[in-house]
Amino acid sequence: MRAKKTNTEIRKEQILLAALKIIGLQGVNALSIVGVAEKVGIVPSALYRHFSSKEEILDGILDLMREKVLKNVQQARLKKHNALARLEFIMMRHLALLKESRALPLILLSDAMYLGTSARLSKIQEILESYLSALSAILKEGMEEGSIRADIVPESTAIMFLGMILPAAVLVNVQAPFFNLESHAANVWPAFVRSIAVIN
Amino acid sequence: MRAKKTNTEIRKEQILLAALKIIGLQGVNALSIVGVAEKVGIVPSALYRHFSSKEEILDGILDLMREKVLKNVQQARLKKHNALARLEFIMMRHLALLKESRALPLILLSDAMYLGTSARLSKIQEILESYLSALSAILKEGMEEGSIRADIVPESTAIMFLGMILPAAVLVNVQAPFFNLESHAANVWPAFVRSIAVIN
Amino acid sequence: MRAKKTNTEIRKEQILLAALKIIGLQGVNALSIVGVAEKVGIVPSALYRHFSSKEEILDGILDLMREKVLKNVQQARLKKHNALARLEFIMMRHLALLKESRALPLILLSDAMYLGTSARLSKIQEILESYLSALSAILKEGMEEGSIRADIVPESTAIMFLGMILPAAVLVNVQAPFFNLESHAANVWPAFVRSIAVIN
Amino acid sequence: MRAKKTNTEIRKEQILLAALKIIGLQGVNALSIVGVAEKVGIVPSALYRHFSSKEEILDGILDLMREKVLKNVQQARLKKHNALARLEFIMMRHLALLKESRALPLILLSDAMYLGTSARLSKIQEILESYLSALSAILKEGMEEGSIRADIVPESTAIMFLGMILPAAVLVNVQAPFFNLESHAANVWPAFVRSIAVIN
DNA sequence: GATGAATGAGGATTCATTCAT
DNA sequence: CATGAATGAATCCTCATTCAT
Repeated sequence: MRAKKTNTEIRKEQILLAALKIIGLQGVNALSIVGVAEKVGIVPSALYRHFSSKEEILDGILDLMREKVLKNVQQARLKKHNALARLEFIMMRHLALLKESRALPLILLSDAMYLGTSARLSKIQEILESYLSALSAILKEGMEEGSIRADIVPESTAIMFLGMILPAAVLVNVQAPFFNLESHAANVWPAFVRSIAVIN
Repeated sequence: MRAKKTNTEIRKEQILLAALKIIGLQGVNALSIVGVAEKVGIVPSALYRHFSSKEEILDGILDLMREKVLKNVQQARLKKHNALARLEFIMMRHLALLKESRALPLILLSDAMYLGTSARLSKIQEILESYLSALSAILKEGMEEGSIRADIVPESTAIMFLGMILPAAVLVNVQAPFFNLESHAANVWPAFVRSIAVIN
Repeated sequence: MRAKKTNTEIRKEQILLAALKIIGLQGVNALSIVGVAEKVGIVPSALYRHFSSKEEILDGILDLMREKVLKNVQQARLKKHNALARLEFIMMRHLALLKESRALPLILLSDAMYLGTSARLSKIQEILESYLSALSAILKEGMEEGSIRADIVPESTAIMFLGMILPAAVLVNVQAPFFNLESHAANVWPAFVRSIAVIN
Repeated sequence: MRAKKTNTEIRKEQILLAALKIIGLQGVNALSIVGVAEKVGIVPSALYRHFSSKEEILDGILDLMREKVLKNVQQARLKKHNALARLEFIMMRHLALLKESRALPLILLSDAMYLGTSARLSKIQEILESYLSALSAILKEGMEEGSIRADIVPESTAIMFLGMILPAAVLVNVQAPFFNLESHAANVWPAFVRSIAVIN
């Protein structure tokens, strides 16, 4: 059965979402052109109308990831109005992302991403650095507000913030249904606060 | 040219080390029988005298990793005599491991490891859990000693400990030579201590 | 050079015929994907568009064999109108099949067929049993007609019928061009008739 | 553990018997040097002290087969004193051989045997022809005795005799435990006699 | 835009055989 | 004689990609 001809913009999105779904379930290395095409409902070779190679799909996925991650940060700025609240919001959102799909960590932790072109590595660097520097900015603001200790190093503390999320991402993969993201958050956040907040 | 005949115990080790080196540079998925054989200096089929399949090599590598990781914990017990010192020692050693080779995180985080046999997933679980429970044990001892706050949850704190190491593992991959493990340690450790230590 | 694109139905047939030819000349075990692809004029991996595995090709060949064998029986029913004439017709056709290609016995007698999936063994059983029971049916009709002795056991006699063909199949293999199928038929058929026919 | 050094004559026999056993269970194509060595209790490479190649083992097995088959004929001559009795004796012995081990038919029907060297094909021819001509001789004696019809062609009748045994060999393979060799003999022998014996 | 067929570069594995000890 | 290690040829199969329709 012939698939309906579909505008390339729409198809591109369908393809990326299909790829994302596969990655979320089976990891980046299990991503195959055949698998994606199947999920989209077209034939493998038809993919090449929309992406010139598998590499390009991987790049596209990274762009998607950047969006998702940075949107969290922006929303934090909009909805919360002090540093600690913003950080907590971001953490909760990020953990929610993990629950929604394991794709994000599987992508960022996948060796498949580091191989490929060096352009891809740069892209990953950029995403990570944007994220870290957004966190740093919030931290600095908190320091100015006086809610966050003056003796922390914002860049390192941003990495520590990541340190609340990454182990969760790994454990969600390894311990599968037994790892409880909510209680992880509840336990880890106060400790993080303790290590950075100014005590009144 | 015919490779010199070499005792199987030695070859096994050579093979695992070669595999480890490849993984460290190119990731688990780039590990191929041909590649390993080449690095060892024998012909691919000769590998099968020492390992009955690629799977067995991967298992062997996991065993090696378990050893490396747990040895750090044991040494910490021998060389250091209070909880905080032990934890710091383990962290430093673990970071050193990352510097030595990127293989460790690439292996433990690789989706290639989760696929394959479910026996392998169990092995990874076991390694992770041994590591976490060893950390928990040290934390509990610290609580009894009175050096570590009584209100922390040891299991979650062990995961936070991992949170100092994992981001480093990722950043070491992504930022390659620019990420400085030493300064990371210097910045992150005091914050961790702040969040768990009893203040005198 | 790129092979002309050819409809899968046609290619499937080409592939089975090529496989059959190879088996006829070199036996089932000499059948290789490379060999078949070469004979068809495509690249080995192209075979997998038409058959998902070598197993499937072997199954396809068995289906072909079943068809060939059972078609003889059907034609006998159409063209001849008494038991002995039908049996003679079947024998002649079956011997002709042997002349055409040695594939049939090489397949049905090959241990390569018995290994593989147990599904394949069932298929062989089924072919053999259909053939034998078709022969039995004709024999029973002859007994009712009064042309075949009432004291024979149809099932065993069907096997004896096979006993005219199988040695020919073996000898055709072993004595190659020197074995004369026609004179074999001329000598063996009267004896078979003598042992089952009612003497008027 | 090192196997005891053993005289080559003895080892040769052990090897052939092991090979025979494997063939009987799994067919000629499943015969591997590793398998044989294992059964004998030595290491694969040690086989090459006794046989220079796998081919030579196959040749050795054929010699063994010749012996077994022709011994039946000789014993028939010794123990029975008229043509029909001798033929019946041979048939019973031959069917007994099938029960003992499926090796014989698996060898004679195996394509693996026809490939190999042309020397091997000659050997098979020779075995078959010796067997057939021994049968022919008995038949001719029966014709002279007056117990066997004068109008049969001895050579073709010898092939028919084979026709009692071969289908049994095939069915024993295919229908495995359900095929009853004894009742096959009981049903088939009278029909054979009917077609060749002089009626008093 | 989509399809079906074909390609080619791997990749894991098996197995008979060789060879130094 | 026997062993353990190494070899090389062969085999099945996967997958990204190309291309004519």
